[in-house]
Amino acid sequence: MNKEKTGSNSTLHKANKAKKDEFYTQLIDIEKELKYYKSQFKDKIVYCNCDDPFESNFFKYFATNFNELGLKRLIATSYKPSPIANTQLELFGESKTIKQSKGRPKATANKFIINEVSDLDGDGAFDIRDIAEQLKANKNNEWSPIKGDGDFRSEESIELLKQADIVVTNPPFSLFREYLAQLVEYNKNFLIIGNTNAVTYKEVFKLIKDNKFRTGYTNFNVGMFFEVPDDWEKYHHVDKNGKKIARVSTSCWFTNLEVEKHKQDIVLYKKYSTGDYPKYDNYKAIEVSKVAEIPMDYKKVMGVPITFIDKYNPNQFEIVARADANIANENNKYHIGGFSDKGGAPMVNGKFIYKRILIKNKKPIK
DNA sequence: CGAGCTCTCACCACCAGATT
DNA sequence: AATCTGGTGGTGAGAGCTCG
Repeated sequence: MNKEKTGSNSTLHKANKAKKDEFYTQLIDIEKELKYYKSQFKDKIVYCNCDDPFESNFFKYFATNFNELGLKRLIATSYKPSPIANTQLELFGESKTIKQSKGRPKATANKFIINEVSDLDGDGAFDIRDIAEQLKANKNNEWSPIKGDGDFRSEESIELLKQADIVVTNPPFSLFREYLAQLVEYNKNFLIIGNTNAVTYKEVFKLIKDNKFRTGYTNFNVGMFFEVPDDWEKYHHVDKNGKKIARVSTSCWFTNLEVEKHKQDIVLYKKYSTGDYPKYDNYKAIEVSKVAEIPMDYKKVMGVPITFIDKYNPNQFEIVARADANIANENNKYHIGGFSDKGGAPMVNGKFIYKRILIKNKKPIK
């Protein structure tokens, strides 16, 4: 047995410890998702609060589509800038940079406020220079260093958050809970990238249940590709620009904006029969191992894979609880005690299966 | 053989109770 | 009173299997 059984685990752990959050969303992925929300952005103030405009394709997307979307304002704040930021800052002239003792401009976190975007020259390319041009072209626009490090939790960032209507970004996954909690606290609309495992987080699950949190349009199961730093080892391929691209197959879009697919019924074709749907040992529910095979005529509680969330229509189904390890304090009346089941991990015929979501059909066929 | 879909398990923080 | 021990809850910026 020379199989590297712990391979994935040690990787996860290293990732967890290192808290590498330098994953840059590709412009194409932003375009593919954002095209569905155009009408919801009109006259809105968009805030990208984890985005260095020099690096972020989110900023690039909203700056180039500012007029088409009819944005009222675009705000971005950067976390402590990347090492090459010194060079980038020189594009603005050194007047606004903070001088270090040796005379070189010191890179700082910055905020960018765009109220007006001039027509671009139409060469199709939009880069750092264009951003600089936009900022300089209109005195309605503003660029200035901020005092702190630009962390989304900082006072300055929160002040900007307060004026925003919609927050759009790819937050550091390691801070996802905290990040989401802040958005909820300030009652903001959001469209953000997260890990599919987040739907099983206790707090997130509650939001889904209350229909305050849903997946976006990009297929939940496919995962997404991100630009990663040059020294990143676990990359998937190198793109035509020489940038390393990593696949993160558990990433997807989360939002509380309107998403049409969550208003459409999942098409069901199977009818319930005892043989096809075993009962859980430790839940008062039947096991439905594939979302497509949810029986159209079953009235009681069913357990489905978490991929259900991506197709969930609150008018068709009710989410009643989660079937997962450690649900002791969640008042789950469908859980049957007396099993050694890690506090609730679903079991069928004595075997553990992956975590499930317990649902009920609101309008079962007779 | 590629895309779609499902699913890990080692480690850590925490805590209560036992032991020194 | 301080330390140890074992149980428990919680988690994860891919991997691996299946199926056509």
